[in-house]
Amino acid sequence: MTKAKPTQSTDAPKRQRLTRERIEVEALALIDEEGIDAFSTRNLGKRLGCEAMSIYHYFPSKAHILDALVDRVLGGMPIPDKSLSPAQRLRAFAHSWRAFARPHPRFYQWITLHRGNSATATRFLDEILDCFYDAGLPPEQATRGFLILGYYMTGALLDETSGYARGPSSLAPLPAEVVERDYPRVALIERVATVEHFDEIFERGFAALLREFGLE
Amino acid sequence: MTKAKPTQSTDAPKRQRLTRERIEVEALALIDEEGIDAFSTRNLGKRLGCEAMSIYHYFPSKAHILDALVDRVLGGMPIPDKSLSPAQRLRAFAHSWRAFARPHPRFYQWITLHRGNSATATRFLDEILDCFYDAGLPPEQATRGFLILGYYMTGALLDETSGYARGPSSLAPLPAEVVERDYPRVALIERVATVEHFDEIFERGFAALLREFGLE
DNA sequence: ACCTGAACACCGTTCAAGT
DNA sequence: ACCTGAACACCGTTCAAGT
Repeated sequence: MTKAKPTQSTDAPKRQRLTRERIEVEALALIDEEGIDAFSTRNLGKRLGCEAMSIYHYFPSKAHILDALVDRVLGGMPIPDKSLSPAQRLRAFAHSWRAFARPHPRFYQWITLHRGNSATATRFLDEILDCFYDAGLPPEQATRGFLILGYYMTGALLDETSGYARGPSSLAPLPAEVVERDYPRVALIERVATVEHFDEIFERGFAALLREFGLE
Repeated sequence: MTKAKPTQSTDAPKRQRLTRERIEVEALALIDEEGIDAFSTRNLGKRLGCEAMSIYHYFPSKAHILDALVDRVLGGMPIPDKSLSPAQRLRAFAHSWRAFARPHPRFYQWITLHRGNSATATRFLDEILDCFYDAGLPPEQATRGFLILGYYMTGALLDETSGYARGPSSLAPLPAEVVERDYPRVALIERVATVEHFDEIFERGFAALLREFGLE
């Protein structure tokens, strides 16, 4: 019933139109692949096939792109079903948050150091707080539980994504063989803090803190 | 017996000689006062009363100054007396680390995201690990304890210095009165997470995790 | 309406030159 | 030995101009 579109470009779309969506997606990819320092309007322009200045037609500044990325990420976070127990819900939040951070370590760093006080972020935080209130904790205790579990969560992810084992190195690192020889206990850290152990290690502290607040 | 120096400039030393020491001290002050983004060789030169390029006579690059600052901070950290119990020593480490981070929040952010793998940093980490070994934990468990307490420590300090309540704001923050009205539980966070409560809140999670590893 | 190009005030760093 | 100044290849962003 509908007319077939007559003129469709036969090969690869050469110069797609810019959209906020395209800019955000490409910005995150740029940060993932080349790091936050390489995220310049000029580099982003190159990836988008336009001049740096074209981006300003969609975002008033580079900072606004990062802001939009935060909301894109937090807004896309799955909210665990309310029928689950508070502890189960918190575990689900932790799981999604970790699942996001791992493939996006450089953006995760950025998001961690900035306030989540946009409308989207506030809504997201309120959902997490709800788990503590739902468990029957009085307001002050619920808030403390939220903070303490949050500390742990933040620190664990930072260490997994960019901490001792993964962050930018010192310019004069102690050579691995010297560490092995003189600081075997430090050398062991790298063998214990591997992807295969992260879940288990994380869970141990997480469970201890949940118990401290009588959840589970 | 020694000859009195004849010509001493009578008033304020106009242009002190540059030293690594002076450069490091002024760099930290610059970061503290104006933030890591304002820490440029040109701004540092202004504070030191020299051209940006003069600094390169003492440090091969800006990154080397930051590296030196990390070692200056970690090297200056007090090592708790070995006669104390492992838990007491860990508490002392936590206390000094927090005491440093609070007046230097912007540099603390930087240090957190980078690897502590210089000679000085490695020695420092080994001292912390020693507490867990000293408590009689087998190597794997000691390492896990070190990691888990470290996660918590890192996250707590980040939140105190630059997290939800203090980090750079979203460009479109939800207005305070809207948060109060629509998200009272989120609004409560700022009233609970204040300097007066930090020690107590921190201690609660810290103690729970120490207990999880049988220390104290 | 959408995109560009020149320009401005910044970066880190190199290099040749001053004292 | 120590410091400087011009220069290069980068930034974010403004503004006037192109289509």
